[in-house]
Amino acid sequence: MKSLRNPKRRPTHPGAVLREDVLPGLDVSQSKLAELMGVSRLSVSQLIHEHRSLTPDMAMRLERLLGTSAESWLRMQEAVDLWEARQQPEKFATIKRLQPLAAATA
Amino acid sequence: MKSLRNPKRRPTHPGAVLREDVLPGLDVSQSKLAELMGVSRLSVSQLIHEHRSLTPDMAMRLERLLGTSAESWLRMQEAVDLWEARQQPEKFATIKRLQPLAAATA
DNA sequence: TACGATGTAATCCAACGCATTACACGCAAT
DNA sequence: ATTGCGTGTAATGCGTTGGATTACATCGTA
Repeated sequence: MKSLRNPKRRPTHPGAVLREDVLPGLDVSQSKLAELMGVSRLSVSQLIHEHRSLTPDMAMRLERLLGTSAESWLRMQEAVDLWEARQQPEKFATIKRLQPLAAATA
Repeated sequence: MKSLRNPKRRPTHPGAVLREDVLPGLDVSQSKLAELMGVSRLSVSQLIHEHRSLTPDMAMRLERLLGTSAESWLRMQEAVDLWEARQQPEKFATIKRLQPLAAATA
């Protein structure tokens, strides 16, 4: 079986959660949501289409509006960011593992 | 007693961990560390003094060099970012809690 | 004294989030 | 068909920020 957290697949973007799980359960348009969050309509649109990252600021706004923890939103973005970074192993390939100083050998 | 995660106190900056917990256990200077990580000396210095955030890129470099997970590094930064955001409640004060659509009442 | 390590300021550049404005399209109500 | 709302998206301008480079001052030690 596949591991629950398949390292191959791109983690879910917080915008996708907002688009697929949250918005459908609310009786508001994107425009209205943006207004309630105190941001531009563009910001919401870009976010739910995963065209920009979810910032700490947006995480706080979602927390306020929906009662969902800002931490959970940010964690999703963090997962995406790291996945993206791991997609370019060449960038870090030259970094070799450094051995820690041996602790005082009793 | 105080909660283990006191919400009042600023969470530890990843740079502080690097400075206080990691560096002392390594037999390398800051300059050497920067070189091994493939970044400038300034980047390490700024990070260690908490003058800049720990980016996904730096998290990956630390993971490669030290074997510590990039996730753990980023999570520390995320905690700081959120704490900072929560320090300005005025910014989000106008955002009122939105009631979710009542699910189909059977 | 000379050198290495370090803190820091000054520049320059690239990336990115965000607001605003504008345009196009689709769809529903009139 | 016409009007209007909701929405996707491109174009601009702006401010912030990470990062490299260069330079200077300080400190400690060989």
